[in-house]
Amino acid sequence: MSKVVLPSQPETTILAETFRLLGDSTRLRILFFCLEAPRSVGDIAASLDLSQSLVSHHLRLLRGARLVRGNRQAKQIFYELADKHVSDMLVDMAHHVCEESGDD
Amino acid sequence: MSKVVLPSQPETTILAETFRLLGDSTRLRILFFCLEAPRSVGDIAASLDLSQSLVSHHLRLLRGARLVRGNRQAKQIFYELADKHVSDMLVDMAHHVCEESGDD
DNA sequence: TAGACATATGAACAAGTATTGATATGTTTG
DNA sequence: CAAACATATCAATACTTGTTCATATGTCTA
Repeated sequence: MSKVVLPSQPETTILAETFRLLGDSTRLRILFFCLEAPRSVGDIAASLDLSQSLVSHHLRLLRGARLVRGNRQAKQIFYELADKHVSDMLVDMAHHVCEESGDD
Repeated sequence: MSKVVLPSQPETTILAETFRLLGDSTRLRILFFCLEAPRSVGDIAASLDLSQSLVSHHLRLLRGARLVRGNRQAKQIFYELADKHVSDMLVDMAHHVCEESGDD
């Protein structure tokens, strides 16, 4: 039941770009870190032991794909996941990986 | 509620590798094509206008990550998604992309 | 305004990877 | 066994991309 619809070409491209962005350990770590609470760039860099520059570069990509969103608070900018879609998906995928069950 | 758990380092690696594999349009097209029904390598190549070699290379990667599974049927090998986890996730993500709703 | 602090950007390099073309392995049929 | 068909592998190339270092932009305080 519930016929599956093939994504159109532009949809496939967007989907692939989203997955590609998620397909990097550094970015994933940043995302999961910001999943718990909004984090400043400096906090991300320090906590994850990454250079400030690298974090900023990755945040730019994540921002561009609307995966995260930043709010300026005086000098610092706090980043959080863009919406519930993104966070839910991340949590779901993490569960899938943890389970690693073959149900066939 | 429902506290979110940060994935451990090996889990993050596996997760990133999975996402990275999904982050390529060609592989996504192959996956969605095999989502509808088990497909032979030749069928995939012809239908998606890809070289047989390229399809085989990609299938090897997808096989390695247990995203697809192949069954030999005489000369041909029919590939299908490895399990319901994978197909559900693909369908879910496709929906997310199609919706593109900001719910905040 | 100057200086300190926080983040962003630009250029350059190294490493990874998608794609191609040629060839090898494996399977069936004559 | 040989020829034909289907898939897999190997080597080489072009391209993408993660990371670093240096520098620029933006923000607050003395």
